[in-house]
Amino acid sequence: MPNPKNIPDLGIFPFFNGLSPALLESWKEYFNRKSFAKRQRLVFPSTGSDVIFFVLSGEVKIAYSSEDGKEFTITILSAGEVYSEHSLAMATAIEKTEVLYLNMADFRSIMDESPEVARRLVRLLGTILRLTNDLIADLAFRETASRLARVFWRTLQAKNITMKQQRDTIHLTHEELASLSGSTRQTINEILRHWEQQGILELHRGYVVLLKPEKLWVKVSHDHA
Amino acid sequence: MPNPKNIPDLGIFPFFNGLSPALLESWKEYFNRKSFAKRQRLVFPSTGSDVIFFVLSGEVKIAYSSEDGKEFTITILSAGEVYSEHSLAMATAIEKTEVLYLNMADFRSIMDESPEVARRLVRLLGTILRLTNDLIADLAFRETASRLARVFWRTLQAKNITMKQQRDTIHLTHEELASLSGSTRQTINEILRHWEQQGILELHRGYVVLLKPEKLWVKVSHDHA
DNA sequence: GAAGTAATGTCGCTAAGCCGACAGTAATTA
DNA sequence: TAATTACTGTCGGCTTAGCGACATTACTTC
Repeated sequence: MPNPKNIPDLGIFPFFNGLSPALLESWKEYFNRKSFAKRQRLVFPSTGSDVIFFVLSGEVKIAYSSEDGKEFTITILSAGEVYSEHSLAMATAIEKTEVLYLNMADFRSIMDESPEVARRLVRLLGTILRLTNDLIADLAFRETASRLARVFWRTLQAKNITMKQQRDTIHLTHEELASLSGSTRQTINEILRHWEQQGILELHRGYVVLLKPEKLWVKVSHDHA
Repeated sequence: MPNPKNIPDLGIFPFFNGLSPALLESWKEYFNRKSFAKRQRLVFPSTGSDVIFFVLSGEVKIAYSSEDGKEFTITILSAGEVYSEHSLAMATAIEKTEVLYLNMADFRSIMDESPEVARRLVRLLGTILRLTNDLIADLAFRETASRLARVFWRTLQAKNITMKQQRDTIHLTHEELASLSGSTRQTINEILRHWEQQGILELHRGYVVLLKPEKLWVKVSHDHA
């Protein structure tokens, strides 16, 4: 059987996990595959409707940017994750990345064929909404140090789902951490150095090792200096 | 035919608009009706799963509150609108309010009976997500005056959909405006008085009349003092 | 290994805006 | 009509954190 578009088994995505292999096979025709270079913005042939994409490999940054060049990163997607484009947020490949994508109109066909997919999409959107709302609360109430601690928390959460390895290492630069916590490189640096002096973490080029993460989780819920 | 729970025709909600009357009639059994007094928090008999509610009359504030008593209002729902509870956001009646509600499990049954409902829910969640994401961008990039202008903008948008009457009057107190724009009463007051001096608006007790809204919409997209 | 680039460390200035405090005024209720 | 409560107006102090500027250090590439 030919597979000109080189679409892999959809069952590899948690989103489709456990669904009928026959259905999954038949849905392949809706999908397209595309790869992006590091730092390249994810753009898809415009179809009028929104696009949904699944990350096959690599990492994708979902971020807003302001008129004056600032950037706020909402989340970073890894292999296996889904994202549905909406709003003005921008998707950019952090490293070489491959994705499968389809437009919302086609996804609707899939939903019609399988109510279970509809349910899962609703659940997925609900989850994203939850996270997004929490982010709003963070920005509204918490000061930078607390938000940074929560960035660490979220990052580890996401990692624990996929890989159990590498205990408490966060592979993000200060610049990236600033973008994720809605602050600036300098301020983040100051906070990190402060925490390093307290023995809470170790700073390295390109990554941070958390030695006493518990000390930070206090800040995640409460609010102390 | 008895209607002990006193559930009105579901067709009155835009969400269900145009769906088969027979189906709508049959879904009534899933719904419950409840009314809340002014300032009362919306709580529903716990069913384990999330709750979806439809506002019959009144107004409902969806807000986050912080440990130290601050509050951030995400949105204010009016009659006809739907909301699906998630996260830690709190729903509170601003005035005497009546709602229909059901839990997510039951809503899933409805979705299974009608793919169209599933599609609409997905669209609804997508729209909310869009708005929520834009809110994040606001909080991350814009300063208070600009966010306040956007609160006006959003409020008028929402009003134009429902009622065309009352040109540019915003019925919110400074306190409420502060909560909606993630700031404090004092700061909001200062900005409003400044705009009043420029003849952009008129301040009244309990409401604001926009005289030259165009002057504010500039701030909505750009960023000037 | 020289040049270039990316990441980090540090300082001081400045501004936005939070916060407490208090006063005045309008609406509501007793 | 007195009392209470809700809303608005205003001020000064204080803190957080943004921003420019510059130095240093590590990786990368040719």
